[in-house]
Amino acid sequence: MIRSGFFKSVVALEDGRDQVTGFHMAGEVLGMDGLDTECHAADVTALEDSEVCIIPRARLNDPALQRSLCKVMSRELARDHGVMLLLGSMRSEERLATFLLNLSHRLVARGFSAHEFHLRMTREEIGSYLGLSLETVSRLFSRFHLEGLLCVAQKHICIRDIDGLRALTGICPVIGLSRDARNVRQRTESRPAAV
Amino acid sequence: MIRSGFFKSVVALEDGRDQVTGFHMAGEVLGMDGLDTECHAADVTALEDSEVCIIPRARLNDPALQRSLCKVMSRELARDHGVMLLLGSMRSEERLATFLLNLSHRLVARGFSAHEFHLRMTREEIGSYLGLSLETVSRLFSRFHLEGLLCVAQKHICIRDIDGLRALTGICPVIGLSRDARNVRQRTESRPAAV
DNA sequence: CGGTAAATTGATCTCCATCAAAGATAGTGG
DNA sequence: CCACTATCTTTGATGGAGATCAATTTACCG
Repeated sequence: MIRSGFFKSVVALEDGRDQVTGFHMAGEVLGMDGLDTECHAADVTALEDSEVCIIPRARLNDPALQRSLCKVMSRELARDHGVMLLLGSMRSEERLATFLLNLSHRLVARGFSAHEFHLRMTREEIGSYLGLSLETVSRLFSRFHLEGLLCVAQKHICIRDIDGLRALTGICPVIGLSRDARNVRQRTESRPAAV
Repeated sequence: MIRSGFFKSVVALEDGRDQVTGFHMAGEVLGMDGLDTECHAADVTALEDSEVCIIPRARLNDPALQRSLCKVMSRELARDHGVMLLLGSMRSEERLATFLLNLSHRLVARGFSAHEFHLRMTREEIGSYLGLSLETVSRLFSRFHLEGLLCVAQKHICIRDIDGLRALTGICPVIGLSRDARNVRQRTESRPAAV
């Protein structure tokens, strides 16, 4: 569990390609994939001086700990689904806007400023996380700067127009019926699923 | 928990866009996102007649059940990270090949044929899951057919050259050091992280 | 058999990756 | 203290993979 600092996790393919699957900050728990296999799919790297709290494998039998780990994992599942949606159906500008808003949100929750912060990761790492090239990320930062959405100086970011950023995104994953829910219902009516 | 049948889960954005985040079959557990919030990010739909086993919320306090749910969720986290890698850094042909191999693998584990099966979902649903348009999926099926990798007749699929398919993929997520692990180590040497 | 949803195939376009080169920054060693 | 070097960033030019638009064709179900 992260006490302080900032981390990235990376999943690799055999051929050398890899992808950043997440950025993590204080309070989050690392390495919950492969809790059963004892084998982790991701490498985790600290992006600044950091402190962690190690949870011994033996303590995993503690029911209280298990209950909270369950909750943490379920939240992470929901988060990952949001990222899948981002990677699968958003355009580049939406991806970066979503990313920045999410970052801002998490920093606020930890008592930092909502609109001014220091990026711990490189453009390449952001790009990897968002499924974009580092050049595209850089160009987007420049464009957002020009459009008055952000003030960008290297890794120092200042959000100038948070509503403008929100307008770029499809807002965020929402709970409720999906677009084709109506079709699906017709379908299950015609072929009723014995659930 | 799925007793029999086939499901998809879908995450939606407010603006109407949505994305299939997974296909699920017998033995898998649904709805583990939002285990804490009581609020699920995804809608789940049966794609054929199916049977499920409902787990009452009250039983979530049972430590034995919690232990197994933890394991199930950790596996799902690893799976989702694989999908993120697929969405973020694979080309269309790799995505479809990976998808088919994964499907085959899971069917074998349930006692079905490894190389012959019936797709329960439409091209559009496959495309949504893989971050591709339905036309691209259709074209890929046609190409794979021409190249002798598959025998495609609508939703009936027959894998003719499984090694050929494997060759198209970056094989699969692998455990170990990521490509830039060496750089990262230099970096942590120069700025040692107090972990 | 009609009517509807799904699949196929073609033509065109666009967003973003890639290639390339020049600046900026920070850490290193003389 | 400053030049040196490696890494990171920015910006431009070009090309291509896949989206989109459009038109049939095929399968499916009442």
